Amino acid sequence: MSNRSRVTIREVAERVGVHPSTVSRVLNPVTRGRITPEVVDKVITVANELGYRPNQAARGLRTNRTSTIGVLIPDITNPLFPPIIRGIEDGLGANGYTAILGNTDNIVSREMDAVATMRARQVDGLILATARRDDPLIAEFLKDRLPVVLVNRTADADGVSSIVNDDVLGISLAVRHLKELGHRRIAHIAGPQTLSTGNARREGFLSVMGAKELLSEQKLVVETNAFSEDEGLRAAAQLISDGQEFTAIVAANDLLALGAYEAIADAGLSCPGDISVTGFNDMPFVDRLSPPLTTIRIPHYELGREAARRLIELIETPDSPARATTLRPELIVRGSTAEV
Amino acid sequence: MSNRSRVTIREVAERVGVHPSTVSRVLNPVTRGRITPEVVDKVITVANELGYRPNQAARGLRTNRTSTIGVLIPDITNPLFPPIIRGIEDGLGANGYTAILGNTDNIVSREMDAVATMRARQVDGLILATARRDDPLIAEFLKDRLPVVLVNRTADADGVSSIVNDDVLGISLAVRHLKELGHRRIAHIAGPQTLSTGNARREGFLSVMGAKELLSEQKLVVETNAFSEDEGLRAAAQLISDGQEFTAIVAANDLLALGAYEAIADAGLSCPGDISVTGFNDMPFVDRLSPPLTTIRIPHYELGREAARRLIELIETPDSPARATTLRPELIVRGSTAEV
DNA sequence: AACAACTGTGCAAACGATTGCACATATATC
DNA sequence: GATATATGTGCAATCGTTTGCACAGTTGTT
Repeated sequence: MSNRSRVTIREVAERVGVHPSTVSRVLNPVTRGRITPEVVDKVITVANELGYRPNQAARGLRTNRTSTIGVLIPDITNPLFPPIIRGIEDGLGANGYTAILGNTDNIVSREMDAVATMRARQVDGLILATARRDDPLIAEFLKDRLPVVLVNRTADADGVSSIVNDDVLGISLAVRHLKELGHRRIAHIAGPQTLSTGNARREGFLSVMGAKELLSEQKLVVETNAFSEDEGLRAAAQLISDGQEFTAIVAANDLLALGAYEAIADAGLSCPGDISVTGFNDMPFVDRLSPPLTTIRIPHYELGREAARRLIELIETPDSPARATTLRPELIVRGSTAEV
Repeated sequence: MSNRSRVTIREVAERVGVHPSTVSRVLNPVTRGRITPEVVDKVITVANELGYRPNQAARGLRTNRTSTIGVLIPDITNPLFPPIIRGIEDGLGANGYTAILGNTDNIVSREMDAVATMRARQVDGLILATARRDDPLIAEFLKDRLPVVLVNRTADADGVSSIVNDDVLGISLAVRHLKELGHRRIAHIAGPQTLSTGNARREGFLSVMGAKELLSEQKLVVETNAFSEDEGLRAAAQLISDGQEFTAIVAANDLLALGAYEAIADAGLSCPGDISVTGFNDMPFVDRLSPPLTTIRIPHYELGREAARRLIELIETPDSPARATTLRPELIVRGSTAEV
């Protein structure tokens, strides 16, 4: 029987003895009220009996809506993203939408490709976890009135909705924790400044340290050009060999913190004995490192879920205004920070 | 201009001064040869100028093919799966196919739901990373002649294609390594026997140990009902408190090995000092644990990529026979195994 | 020179659902 | 009791592509 989803609305109609349009109206919750309850029952019964499933292609062709969302991420293999994606998919699924994913590896040409495929598939909207601060794609989407929500990273442009972590709060949580432990000279390994996350965390750090003006303190900030272990190692090694005095490092991300672990070990020092380290993200298994990493937990799943909700809102009520939302992170104290 | 992918085949045809069907034929590589080269050029030029993108919904409606594949996974948040997914998506994308994902959390009802949505979206085929050894869904798909490939886990049923790791080889790699280190009494924390992975590894262990018949040795095998840290802890604790003599544990998976780490610490013993431990999977960051985990690396990405290839083959040449393929894993020696 | 076989393109009918409009019947209004 | 309004359902067009068939023009065969 169930030959590759065969049964159509017409067959249901014939079996019930009504017109296909009636079946369509019954199956659409909005128009169901216009049909006699008895007919509604019969149609629903028969539709279930026959295992009717609407053909999305046909529906999409007619309505110009596919209930499909494109999701752009840098790389699903980066443990940061799976919980976000899971949140997005759960949020979309609950409302009858489906996601298609594109990995961009942070490469512009792959990003363009992915967007092209997604648009060919008539996605109803896009969720980007790949935004750079000056992302040209975003302007394009806004111009085409294609609903877009940024997640995890935001962009400088306004007029676009975004759901991101409150990075300034996160950094201030880390700094406050270190200060309570008696640390005064605190260094920062900053992420790429082209990404909102790297930038906001750096700005947050400077402002919380009251160091925005003090150039002297700014020597304790080293920028990296990727959120990677290698870059963290390089930056921390530089801090140490620079001869700067400091007793703690606030890393802009867990991977940078892991790099710092290495640099500290390489220098013959110990963490947290000589230098305390904090991360950012609370990736899986950082609680199993030695020492277990004190870090800032970001509500990744909720970020994704909220992005999905927001996008659906944008799609279904097209003139709802763009909003920038931040979610609150949490300090997770483990073993990589100690009293000075 | 680019108003939400508007331009249709008809507009292209009008601008060129030919019939829409001609444009369609030009755009389809298979039929392109039937059209005069000059016309082909003109159509292609105009199509590019106008930024024409075929409407997948219309195409799908007509051809009954969507170039969309459904991918069922237990949980994207489990670090095992992202590389598989990445491989699948790369493999599909290279051939013009797109994946839609469904997380099942190993819950049958969610699995049914996901399959229902996917079939409603008329997927051309399915890749399952969720198979149980006696999976009822598989029979259904085979009956409906819906192309399916199993990845990572396989099922007992035959007639279905699968791409999985060579688990027996993996286990024998681990056991041989331990034997070379002088271990003789080796225990096994087995995974769920309802999953092909758990089962194959256990069978492999018994056979490599030459213990298939020896009941005495079988006491050194403890089964768990999930590939989780908790279960690993429970199983290892049981082995230890049982008073069995053994100097090494071969865990059926990295998470189980992590649980074993805990149990060993809880018992006041040390790894690898008192007990060596091996894992299976080589999850991210197990090289950063203390001790760094000796484990079996599975070519996850290739597993996914190969599954995508196989599925496309199945779709495009429908009568190609079902094949079960295994890929070779690799032993990664780190710090959790030592001489006895 | 007549006929057969190709070639390149147009024509029109699908695919399955949605939806504005029309129409018959039932109910409300005066 | 006649007219106006509601109500429930049918009719048919439409969304954008693909594709079997038809047909005119060309080339090949004898």
